[in-house]
Amino acid sequence: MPVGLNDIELQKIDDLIGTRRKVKRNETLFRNGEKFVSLYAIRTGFFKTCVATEDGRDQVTGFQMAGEIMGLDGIVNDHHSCDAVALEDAEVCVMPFEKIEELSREVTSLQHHIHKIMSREIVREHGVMLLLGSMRAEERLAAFLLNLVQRLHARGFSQSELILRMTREEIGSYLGLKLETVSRTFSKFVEEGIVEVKQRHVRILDTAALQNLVNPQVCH
Amino acid sequence: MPVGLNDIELQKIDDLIGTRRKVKRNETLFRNGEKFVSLYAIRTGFFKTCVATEDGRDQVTGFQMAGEIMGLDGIVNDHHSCDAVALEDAEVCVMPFEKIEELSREVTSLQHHIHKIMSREIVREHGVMLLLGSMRAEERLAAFLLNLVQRLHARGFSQSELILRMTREEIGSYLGLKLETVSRTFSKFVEEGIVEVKQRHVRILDTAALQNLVNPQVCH
DNA sequence: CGCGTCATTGATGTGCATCAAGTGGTGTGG
DNA sequence: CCACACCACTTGATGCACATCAATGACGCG
Repeated sequence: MPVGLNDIELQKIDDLIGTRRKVKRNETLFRNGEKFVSLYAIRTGFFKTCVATEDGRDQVTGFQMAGEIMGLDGIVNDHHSCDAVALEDAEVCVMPFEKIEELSREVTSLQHHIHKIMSREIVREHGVMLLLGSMRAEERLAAFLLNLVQRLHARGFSQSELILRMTREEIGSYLGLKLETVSRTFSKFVEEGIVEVKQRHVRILDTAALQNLVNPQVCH
Repeated sequence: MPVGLNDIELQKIDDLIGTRRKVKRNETLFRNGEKFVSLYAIRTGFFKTCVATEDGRDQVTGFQMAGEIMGLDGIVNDHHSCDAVALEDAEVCVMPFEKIEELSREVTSLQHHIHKIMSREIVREHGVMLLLGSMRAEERLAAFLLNLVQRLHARGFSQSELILRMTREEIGSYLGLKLETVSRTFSKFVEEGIVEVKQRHVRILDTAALQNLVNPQVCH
C-alpha cells in the first residue's frame, strides 16, 4: 500500500478496507453476471478466476494469492464477467469501489496505486497471451511454476518448494493444456531431475533448467 | 468521452488531448522498454501491439482502431512493456498521464471513464485467453472476424465487409496459429460459402455461421 | 473401510505445424 | 512501360505435439 500519508488519510483507508468476508473452499466470492460493487483484496487463502463459454468450456484466467486484488473485470459493465472461486478457505477485504474512487480523488498516491494495479493485470495477461499463443507444453509449465514460486517467495515462502492449491485440470485450463498433458509434463520434469513431485507437493531442484525452458538460448 | 461537464472542465479536457502525433505505416508509436509518459488515443489509422520473448518469438496482443486507447501497459513500471506499430498511416492524441491523473481527481466522470477503459482492456484479454486456451482454428478465426466487423460497424462501417490491415502472419500471431493455418482456414470458409476473400478484402456472407462456430449449440 | 476425486500412464488419433513449391500483386528502376 | 524482384499469400505433402480414450493407482474423507 502507498506510503507517506497523514493520519487522517490512513484512517480513511482503514475504513475503506474495514469489512471482511470469509469464503470457504470451493465457494465463489463472485460470479459472472453478478452486480459489481466492490474490489476484493485477499488476506488469506488462494483463488482462481475463470470465464466460461455458453457451451460449457471454461478457461482459468488466473490464480490469486494473499495481497492480490480481484474484481477489476466488473468495473467496465457494472457486472462481473468472470467467477472467482476459493481453492482453499480464504478471507478477503471488501472494498466498495465507489469509496475507492472517492478516496483516490483526495489521496494521489492511492489513485496512482489503483492505476498501477490495473496496469499490472493488463501486463500479466499479455504474458499469458504470449504463453498460450507461442509456447510448447514444457515451456508453459515451466513458466507457470517459476511464476508461482516467485510470487510465493515474495510472501516469505520457499524459493524451491511449493504446494499446488489447484488440480491438474485447473493448471491445464490456465495453460491451455489437457490435464493428462500437465501430468505427463510433470513426470518428464521428474525424469530429468528438474523437480520432485509428490501429488501437490513440488520441489524445484533445478531452477536454471526451468528458466532455460522458458527462455531458450538462441543458437548461433 | 464523458458527458455532463461544464465549460471549464471541457476546456481542460480539450487541453489534455491537445497534442497530436502522426505515425507512418510500419513505424512504432512506442516500444518495449521506452519510458512511459502518455496514453494515446487513436484518431485515425490502425495499430497492432505486440510483446516479444528474448529468443525472438513475438505475440500480437491486440489490434487497435480509431477511438481506442494505447499505452496502459506502461503505467505499472513507468516503462512500456510492448510495442505499438502502425499498420497504416495514423494520427494519435498524446495524453500525458500525469495530466490525466490530475484532471481525473477533479472530474469524477473522467476518473470513472479511465477506470472503465482499463477494466475493458482486462475483460478483452480474458476473451483472448479463452480463445487461445480452448478454441480450434476455425473458431478462433470466426471470433476474430466477428470482433473486427463489430468494432468497425460501431464506427459506421459495413457489418459485412472489411479490409484487413494486417498480414496473415499477424493474424496468426494474434490467434496463436501459423500463417498457413490462417490462410487455409480462410479458404475453408470460402468453400463453405461463409465469406468471400480477395486478398485483404473480406465480405461476410453468413454471419450466423460464424457465430455458430464461436458458440456451438450444445447437443442434448 | 469403501467410495469419490484426483492423478498417472499407455495406446491411438488428429489438428495444426513444418517444409516446400508455386502464384499473384506491387513497387521500382532501367 | 515493361522487366524484375520482392513480398504476401495459397496450396500440397508430411510430421509431430498434444488430445482423446481407457485403465489403473493413490489419497483423503465421511
